[in-house]
Amino acid sequence: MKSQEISKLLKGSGLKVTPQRMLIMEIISGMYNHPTAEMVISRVQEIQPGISPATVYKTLDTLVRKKLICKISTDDGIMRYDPVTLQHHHLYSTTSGKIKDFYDEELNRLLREYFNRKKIPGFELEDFRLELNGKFDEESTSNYV
Amino acid sequence: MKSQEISKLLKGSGLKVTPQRMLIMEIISGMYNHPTAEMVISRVQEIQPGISPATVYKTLDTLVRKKLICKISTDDGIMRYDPVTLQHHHLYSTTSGKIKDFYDEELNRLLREYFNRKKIPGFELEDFRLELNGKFDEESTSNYV
DNA sequence: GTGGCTGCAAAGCCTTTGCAGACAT
DNA sequence: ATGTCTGCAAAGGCTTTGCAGCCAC
Repeated sequence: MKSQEISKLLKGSGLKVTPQRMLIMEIISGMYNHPTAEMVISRVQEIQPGISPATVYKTLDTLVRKKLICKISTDDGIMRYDPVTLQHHHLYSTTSGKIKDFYDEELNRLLREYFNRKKIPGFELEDFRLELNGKFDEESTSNYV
Repeated sequence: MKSQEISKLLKGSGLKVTPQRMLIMEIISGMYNHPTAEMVISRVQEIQPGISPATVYKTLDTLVRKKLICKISTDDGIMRYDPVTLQHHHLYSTTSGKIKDFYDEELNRLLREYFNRKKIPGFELEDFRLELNGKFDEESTSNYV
């Protein structure tokens, strides 16, 4: 993402454009591996030592609140961050803990249609995300199928 | 769940049947609110003071590993436990953090069919779960739609 | 009898908080 | 100028670990 875009996004959300925020946004928008806060912190500090972990946490929190990034949780209890706000799903590896994004407009349409047709009693659906568990091909060392 | 059932489940997984495990299984199978570890601990200690939190954590972990219960994570980073192993989905309240189970065999069938038809490249799907975000009706205080 | 399980306490880890000083606007 | 943001350090909260003793088998 270009600096200009980022700065516009920040301003558009009523946030001050600080070097720390710019850097964090740049980093997250360039990492497609769903970094943990810790990963962001160490990347940040590689580039600009002296930025406080607390600042990164606070910034991530702010960005999530402003919906510029999103936060996902895995079963290890560590939060991960995701640059993309487009509706998409996640592929979770059951063996390595890796996560990948999964886009599938056909699937989105299918689900939206389904829930339009069949309301969930007592619940007003706003958004959904599919959690797909399995193995990535490169991990299939054991062929016990 | 009856004690006999639980004891059979434990044995069947190669676990020793201890009073602590019996109690924890009983508690979780009777709590349909997706308790956190802490909730299980305090319930446990109401009934039998002196059981260590560490034991509860270890037991929960063991039970998850043996697939007698399952572990879900929310965006607050606190793990929750779920007695049910049947395939089902979760309704998350975006306002209160409440979680409810959502069963829908039609939906399961729809998704299974979809993924049978359309494989995900580079990924061997084992299991899926839908994360449904929204509001429960009793929470709709603000009608800002 | 023996290996697994429990309890205790301490430590670990990720994350949040409070506050003073700095900075974007 | 001012209200927000940063950095530091400390605390907080959830969870794990190590080890001695105990218990189910």
